[in-house]
This record gives sequence, C-alpha cells and structure tokens, in this order.
Amino acid sequence: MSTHGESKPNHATAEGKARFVEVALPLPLHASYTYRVPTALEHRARLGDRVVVPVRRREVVGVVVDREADPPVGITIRDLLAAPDSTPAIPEPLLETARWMASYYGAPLGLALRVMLPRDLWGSSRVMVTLRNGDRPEVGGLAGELIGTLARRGGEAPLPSLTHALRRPLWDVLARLTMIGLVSLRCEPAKRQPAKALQRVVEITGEMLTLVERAERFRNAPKQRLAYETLEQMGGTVPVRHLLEEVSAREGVVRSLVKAGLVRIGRVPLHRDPFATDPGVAPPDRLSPRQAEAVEQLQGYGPGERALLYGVTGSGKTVVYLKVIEAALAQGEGAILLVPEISLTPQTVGRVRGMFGDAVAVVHSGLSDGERLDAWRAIRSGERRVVVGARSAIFAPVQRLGVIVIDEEHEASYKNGETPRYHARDVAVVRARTEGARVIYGSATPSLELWSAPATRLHRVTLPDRVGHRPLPPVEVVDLRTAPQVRGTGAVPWSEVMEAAVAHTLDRKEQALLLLNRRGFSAYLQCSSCGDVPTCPSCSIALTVHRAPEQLRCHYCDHRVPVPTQCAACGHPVQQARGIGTQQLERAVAERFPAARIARMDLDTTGPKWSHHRILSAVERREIDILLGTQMIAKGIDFPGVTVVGVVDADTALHLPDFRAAERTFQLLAQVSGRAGRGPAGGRVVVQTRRPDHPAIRAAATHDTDGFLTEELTARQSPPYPPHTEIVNLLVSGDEELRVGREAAELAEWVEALIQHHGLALQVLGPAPCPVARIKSRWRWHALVKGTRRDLGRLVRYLAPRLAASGSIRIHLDRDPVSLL
DNA sequence: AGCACGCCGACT
DNA sequence: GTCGGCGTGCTC
Repeated sequence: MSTHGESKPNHATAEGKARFVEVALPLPLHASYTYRVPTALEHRARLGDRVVVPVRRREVVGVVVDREADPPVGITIRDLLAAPDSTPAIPEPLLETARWMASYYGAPLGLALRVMLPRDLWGSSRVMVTLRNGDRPEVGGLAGELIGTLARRGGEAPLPSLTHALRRPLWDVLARLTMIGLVSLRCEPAKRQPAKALQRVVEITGEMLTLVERAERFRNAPKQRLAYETLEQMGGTVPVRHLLEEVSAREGVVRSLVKAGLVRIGRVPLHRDPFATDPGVAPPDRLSPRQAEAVEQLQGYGPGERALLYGVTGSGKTVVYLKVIEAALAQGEGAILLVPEISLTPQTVGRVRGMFGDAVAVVHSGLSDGERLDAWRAIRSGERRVVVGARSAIFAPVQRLGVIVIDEEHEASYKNGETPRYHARDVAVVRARTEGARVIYGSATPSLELWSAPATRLHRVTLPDRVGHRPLPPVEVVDLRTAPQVRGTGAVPWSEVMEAAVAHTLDRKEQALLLLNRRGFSAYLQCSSCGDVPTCPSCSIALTVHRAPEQLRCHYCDHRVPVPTQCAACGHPVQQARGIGTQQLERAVAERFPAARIARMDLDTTGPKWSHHRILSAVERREIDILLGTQMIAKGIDFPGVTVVGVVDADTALHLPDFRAAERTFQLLAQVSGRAGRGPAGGRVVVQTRRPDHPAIRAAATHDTDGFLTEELTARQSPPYPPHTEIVNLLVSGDEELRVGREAAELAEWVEALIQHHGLALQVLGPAPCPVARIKSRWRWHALVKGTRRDLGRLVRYLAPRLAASGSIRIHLDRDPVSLL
C-alpha cells in the first residue's frame, strides 16, 4: 500500500543503533506502542511530541510518552510517519499530569492525553479513493458496485464511507483496481470543518396568534401547530435544524409556516460568541479591608500550596481572584480561572476581560474546533496568559503557570462524566505541583472534602461579610403542610407568604427569582383508577409531562410520546398529572401576576447556544420582572434589582438515594438565596418545604454553613462516606438484565478475592442495581468499594487494565464519583 | 474507537 | 454453493 509506511524489519540501521519510542494512542488501550524513529525524524520525536503513526490500515496521531524504549520482541515494529510540531504539544508538566490521571482514575494514558489537546490536533488522516479517467471496462461483482458508487459520488470518496456504503471490506478489490489503474488511493489530512459562517433560523413574524386563530389555522396541520408553539416556547428565534429536530418534523413544515406568513427564515452568524467581542466590565478597583487582607494572604503562599477562599455569597471573591492573578501577571506568570459553566457565569467572564483585556483566552463549549485550536495556540505561545474556562481549561498550556483558581469549587460539573473520569479540583493539585503554581479554591458553600481538610494541607482565607456591609437576606421557611395557601394555582404550592413577597417586589418595580428544580409541566402522569404511571420504555424512570408541545418526555434519554388519552394498563380514561415543573409554575405565576414580564430558564428554553446569555441580559436590563427556572438560575449571577428569591419546593432533591442529597440541597438553597439583596434595596428569601426541620433546610434558613457542614460531617461517619473514606464506584451495564446482575456479582467477588489475597483495607458494598436501574435500554448495576486512598489506588491500577467488555457488557470504574444515581 | 476477520441463515 | 448479517478481537 503506497499510502502507508511499510513495515521495517526490526534491526539496527546502517547508521548505528535504531531508536525506538513509546507512543500513547488516543484509543482505549492500556498499553503504549513502540515505533522506530526513522533517521529523518531523529531530532523530532521528543517527549510530548505529537507523532503520526501507522495503526493497522490507518494513520493515527499519538503522543511520545517515552523515548529510548526497548523494542518488544516478536512484533514487527513500524516506523513513525511524521512528527509535525516544532515544539512538543504536551509540555512535560502536562505529561506528568496525564500520567497521574491515567494511574489514579485507571484510564488509558492516550485517553488522558486526548482531553488535553484540541480535537483538530488529533485529526487522523483518511484514505481517499479516486476513480481514474479513461476507458472503463465492464467490471462486475463487488468491483463493479464500488465503481458505480464512486461514480455516483463524483468520482471520489473516503474509504471508510465506501466500506460503510457497501458493507464489506474493500481492501482486496481496491488492491486489484489500483493495480490495473482504475482507481488511485491518496492519503489526505483530516478534514477541517468547513467554516460555516451563517446559519438559518426561523423567526416568528408579527403578532402571536390567539387561541381561536390557532385552532382555525392549524385545524389540519398538527405538526405546524407543534412547530409554531415550540418556536414560541423557545423565545421566537431558533435555528431551523434545531426546531425540526425538536418537533421531529421535516423542512416542509417550516416552509408551510413561511408561506402562511407566520414565520420567516433569517440567516445569522453561526457563532454569535458574546465573549469574543464583549470588552467586559472592569471590576471595582477599591477593595474592602477584608478583601485586601485576603489578597495579601493568598499572595503569601508558595508554589504548590493550596488555599480555600471561603466567603459568603456577595462577599466579592471574584475581585480577590482577579487581584491575585494581576499580581501573578506582574511577575511574568500566567493563570487559569476555572468556572463551573461558562454560559451561566457571563459576569465573571466579563470582569476578567475588563481587567486583563487581550491577555485573556475564554474557552467555552460554543467555540468551533478551529477557534478552539486558535485559542490553544495563543495560550501555548504565551500570547494569552490568562485562561478562563470550564473543567477542561485545567489543561490549558499556559506558560509559567503561577495560579490556578477554581471558582465555586463544590460544583459537580468539575467532574468529567466519561473516561478519563477526572475531577478538575483534584487534577489542579497535581498540575500545580508539576508547574510550581498555587491553587485557590473559592466557595460560599465549600465541599465537605475541602472544608474538612487539615490546615497543614489547605490554607483557609475567609470573607465573612458581604461587600458594602449588606446583610445576607432573611430567609423565611414556609411549612407547606400547614401554611395558608393561595387558591387557584392548581397543583403549584403557592403560599400566601410567597404571594405577598412577590407582589410586594413587583409593586416596587423590583425583580423576583423563582426556583423550581424540575422542568416540564408535571412530574408524572398517574391513572386515577389503577395507579399506573407511564414510564420510559428504555429507562426505568417515570415520563415527565410537558406542555407546548403536549408530550410525555424522558429526562434521561429524551424519548417522547404523545400524552395518552387512556391508561395503558387498565384502559381507564382519566389520567392525573402529579407533581409540578417549571412550565406549570410559569403558567400559575402568569395567572397570578398578569402584568409581570416573566421569563423561564431551564433546559427546554436554553437549547440554542447563547440563549442563557439572552435571558440573563434581559434580566440585567430589567426587561424581566420574574425569572423562574431550574438550578441554572441559582449560579453566578449578580443582579442588584433582585429583591426576592422564592424556592417553590425545596424538597425535590432532598430524598434522592445519594449520600450527597442533603449537601446538594443545602448548596442549592444557599446559592440561590445569595442572589437576593445584592443591591441597596435589600432582599428576602422564601423557602417552601414539607421538611422545615431537615438540617439542610434549617441551616440554609439561618445561613449557618459551618453548622451544616459540621453536622453533615458527623452524619457521614457511620456508615463512612467521603470525606471519612474514599470510594470507587464499579459500574456494570449491558442490555440483558440477568447477565448484568451476574457480571456485577462476579466482579464484586473478584474484588473481594483481591482484597483478601492482598490484605487491602477495603470494603465492598453491593452489588446492587443502580438507583436508576436502566438508562437508554441498558441495565445498570453497581458496587461501591470504600477504603483508603492508597489501597483504592492499588485496586484501580490492578483492575482497570483487566476490565474487558464482553458482548454488550461494559464495566466502568468511577473513582471519587460525584453521583451514585 | 475503528476495522478487520470469522462464523451462521437466506438466496441463486 | 455465495451473500451478507453481526459478534469477537486486535491494534506496535
């Protein structure tokens, strides 16, 4: 094959001793592979260099993880094909960090490295097949089919797509056709994604239709009605593709709506990246004495040291980070600032921009592959010295990294959900050690892991007061079991206290925030005769009732069905919708306060990329009186006009079967309460609950974070849970329920035997079905292993490379899991 | 992850 | 007998 390097015999070359390197490939392989360095690449192929290597019939990009390797015997070693970079793509500290991740989380080294580089740098090349011009003799069989397919595709196609189209290996045929000169093969670098500048969006034109008009217009076009109403729900402007996907309709539906003059098609730039052009807002230059003191303390810490900046909501932590980063820059160092989710924290990003201008790279999920690569290069070259981003920004190749800041340290989004299942909070420790940087964690509600860390390992700096000496808002707990309710809100729990608080705020032209941590209209549907609840056919979970479009939806796999008119189990015609979601809250609130301008923010209204931004800026501009939504309204936003925060049902997450349920509830309540009263007008918080005595709710009501953490720390002692012990979750999944259970039991037995044999200080719990026993048609079982860090490490290092998938069964190992659901 | 090989049922 | 489906296993 002319496009692939031929295998070279495994012996020394004429020039002297051949050099061999170990290459980690971005594949789920627990071993690295050995390649020979050809003379031409003698001075490349350094540690951390990207190299192109032949793997079977493909060319793959890998990273050199060891030079001067001994070649394994009995294997034909192949040559490196290329080493494209003048500077290693993975600097040594990052390589060391990757090694730690591989070993600690039991992930293949190549996959750990893969998350460190932008996708474009991993592009493997593809073999292109081209039909040669000239006379085309009649060819039959597979060869004929191949030529036919090629001709239909304009004479050229990538090999994998042909193999897929003809569903057969084509190698032999291609070899023959190449020989007789009918086709030629060529190796092409991976396709760069075409720079699509514009994208088509549907917009509603003119006035919204009234109910009567709708009934008239859409009488025979239910799909059009669905599309129209979905568009309305999503804010009136949505990418065409997104809308069609959402209502599973075809282009014709939109065309009819256009023809009827109800909507129009517009073109907007694909990436209206609000961070790209936003000059940001410089933070206040004056620090309070407390803040100044905090900055000074944090600057005093040396390389590799860590500190927790523990400050109540509104205490001005961001400004403190920025001052510390500023000082680092002044000394020629660079910095990384991690935020939980960038689209929810536009204000933080704006301040960083405002302070450091062009020295900042903002990396976020909205970037195209090309933009991501540009950002990476600018960081690697030292052109940008401050990086702001979510989880994966912990790997940004900042030069002379001096400070890593992790804002809202307790957030679960810092844990990666797939291999490598790393926690950015913990990776930061290793990265800082390898780079000689400091780590600063920030939170108003620290995780128990950090809060309980000994002072010898983690410094603590506190900001006990809000800036401007504004008090934390008073929290009223309303006991839903006994408190007087407002009538006429249907199933929505709406106490008189809540009503009065919101009404008062609206009277004073201030803003209200309402939190309800469940999207959809109702939590589930239930037959009023036999009690049956419709569940997802692929997941063991009740379907959620949605309105506009009227559907039952699975919140795990997004399966959608029309709302049934009768019970599937007994045929009874009456179905009751139980529990409430944000859609129903929106309707009830709109009925209570018809004059108020209301916006809803949850996964259903924030499909398009920058809709978070759109909604939040409308709130900021005071175009919204009431913002209601799920937990995404609880984070990182600071609006002085918000004087009331209402938690409609504080109990939604309280009883989940997860040892962190109370901690999560407390954090959410504390975070959302912190949104109130950030302006001179003050503020208050109303929390509706059926468990007013629950520690998480009691503590949130009194802003007693230390009290809660102390109590929770004790509660986790027996049986032991983190931080008193560490855990590894072993997850077995597959499509046969019985087999999954059996495999899980075998795995647990195996682990048990290992523990006995090696005398490890570990304990196995389970196996048991996961709390959500089936997701996307896969049954799930798990077993928890608890014990010391040292012995869990030994177990992971032994087990991870030996966990083979067999059939549909897959086994995952999740160290330090953030959720057991 | 790809992408081969290999082994079984429905066609000529 | 061949074709074409998918399960199984390997990649220096």
